[in-house]
Amino acid sequence: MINRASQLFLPTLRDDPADAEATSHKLLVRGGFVRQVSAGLWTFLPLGWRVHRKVERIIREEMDAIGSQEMFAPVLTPAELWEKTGRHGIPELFKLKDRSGRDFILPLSHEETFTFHAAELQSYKQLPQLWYHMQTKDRDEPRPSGGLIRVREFIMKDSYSFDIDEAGLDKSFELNREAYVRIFERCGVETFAVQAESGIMGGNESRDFLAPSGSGGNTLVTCENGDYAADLEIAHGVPRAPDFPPPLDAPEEIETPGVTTIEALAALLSVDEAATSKAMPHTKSDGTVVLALVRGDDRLEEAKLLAAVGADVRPSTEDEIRGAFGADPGSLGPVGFKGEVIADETLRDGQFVAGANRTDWHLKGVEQGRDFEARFVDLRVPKEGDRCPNCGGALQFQTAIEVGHIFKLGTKYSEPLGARVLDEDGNERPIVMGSYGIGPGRIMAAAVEQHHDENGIIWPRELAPYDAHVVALPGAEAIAEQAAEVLSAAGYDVLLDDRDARAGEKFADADLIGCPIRITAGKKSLEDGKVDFKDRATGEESRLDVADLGKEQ
RNA sequence: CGGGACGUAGCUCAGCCUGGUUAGAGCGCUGCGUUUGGGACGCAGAGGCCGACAGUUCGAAUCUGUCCGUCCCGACCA
Repeated sequence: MINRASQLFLPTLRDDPADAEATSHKLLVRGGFVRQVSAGLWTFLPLGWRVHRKVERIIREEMDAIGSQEMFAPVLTPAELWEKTGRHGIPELFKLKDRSGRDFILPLSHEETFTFHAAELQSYKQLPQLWYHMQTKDRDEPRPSGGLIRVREFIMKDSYSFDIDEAGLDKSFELNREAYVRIFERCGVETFAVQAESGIMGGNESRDFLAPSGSGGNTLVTCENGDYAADLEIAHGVPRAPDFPPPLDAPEEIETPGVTTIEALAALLSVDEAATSKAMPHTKSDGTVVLALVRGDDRLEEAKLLAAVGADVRPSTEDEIRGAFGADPGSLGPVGFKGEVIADETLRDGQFVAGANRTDWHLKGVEQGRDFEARFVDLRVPKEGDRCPNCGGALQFQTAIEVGHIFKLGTKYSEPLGARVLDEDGNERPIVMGSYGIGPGRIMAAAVEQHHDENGIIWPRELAPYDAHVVALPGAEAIAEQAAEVLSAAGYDVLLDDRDARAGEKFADADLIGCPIRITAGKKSLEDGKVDFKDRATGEESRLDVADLGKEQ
């Protein structure tokens, strides 16, 4: 197949767009792959759509290979379905009405719709089932950003598995996990499958596929020895040991006028920040106050606290704090506090400085067990310098794009939507479900983030908009045509640059667009009746006979 | 939702602080000519409701207010 640049809508740009920050955003816009319509809303131009479809094709092949069945569900969805599962209140959900006032939503995933269809299943004999579709999703993102990285409307491949029990789900989950690994491999995108937060999907277990990149909404934590990978939100790190002062037999009160920060406290007492504790009171949805306690040099991970508390929490207001502690923020601590104390693991051993629950006073030598009781969990945000929880190796942090996310949902959707089947014993049981999402647009962005140089994109072979970019220079149009024909006959998709433009311009566009190989026909190669070959990734060049094209490259 | 920045030609930007007749540059675009292996050159052109509205003023791209839009940081986030 041959496309001619002279007839394509391929608006390449010389300058970076002013509103772009992420590399993939800049290059996809400059290369004429995508254009923004509004914040988080993008049109895929002809080349961008070709790449998108190549990603889709890979996904389809791998889904079909594990026996997943493709179908197609509507975007517009009656609100009742989402009311039944309790997801109607999600703030990101676009809501609308039809002319008679009936409520609809634009879904951000299709659990409800697919479970609605699964309700038609009747017997365990019909299970397992694995269904998928590729469909538009809408999310009223508070802050779209990074080009294709975070958008308000996008196409997602989402799959749903239906099993009779947990063991079946485990199998379906594993099947999909393996398929995902193959998909990312074929797309040339390096990913890490990590334990992740389940977010608004709910469910028991989930695994996130994170692609390291220059930009992105997630932080990937990995061990230098390769035995640990996690999303920062749930990652564990082992921090350095504190430099403790000599222990005390009992806590000692010390006046700390006007000292409300850890830095000031540590400086005033000449003590290691890591030997202090930080009290962060939170209020549960039922109004009770719990105290989250982390080491002075650490930050609290709200998501971990949320999981530990098992209820909605928010930072307490100053009034609530005074009510519960009898002191101002800045002088709070666990000693004497009547509510629950949830402390980070790092505070288990040693004596720490803590607030005295008396404004402008702190306590030295506070020790858990002796001076207060607490429940110990991991609450801190890992940071640079932490060691691996498995092997003690150095942890590394890098920004990443979440390109896929798979969940064990259990019966979270099948129960409320009445998707039940009869088991072998004739008992009605809710179907055990999993869901598996992947974003082709994000895969494109991640591929560009991972494969580019100062001149443009270097597409992985399976994603490139064309397999070969043939550049026709003046006087060599005929041989360029011939080269394109030969490549096309060999099964290559070819972009033939037949525009009336200067050589430099064509080369610059070819580098920017990033097809794996470039074939140039011009005066130089014409002398011996050949064409010039250039590998986009390596820069390697050679002169070839037209007849040999498409054979070895 | 909190903080910040920006909005002038298709793109990237100057002009605004210190208001003054016809609003500029580079790139891109059209025509003609010369050029032609890494974004050429000359000549001639087209292209703007200066984000919107309201105010101040004899006069507003420029000052004030409100709104809208876009981006960045945070909150949030399949």
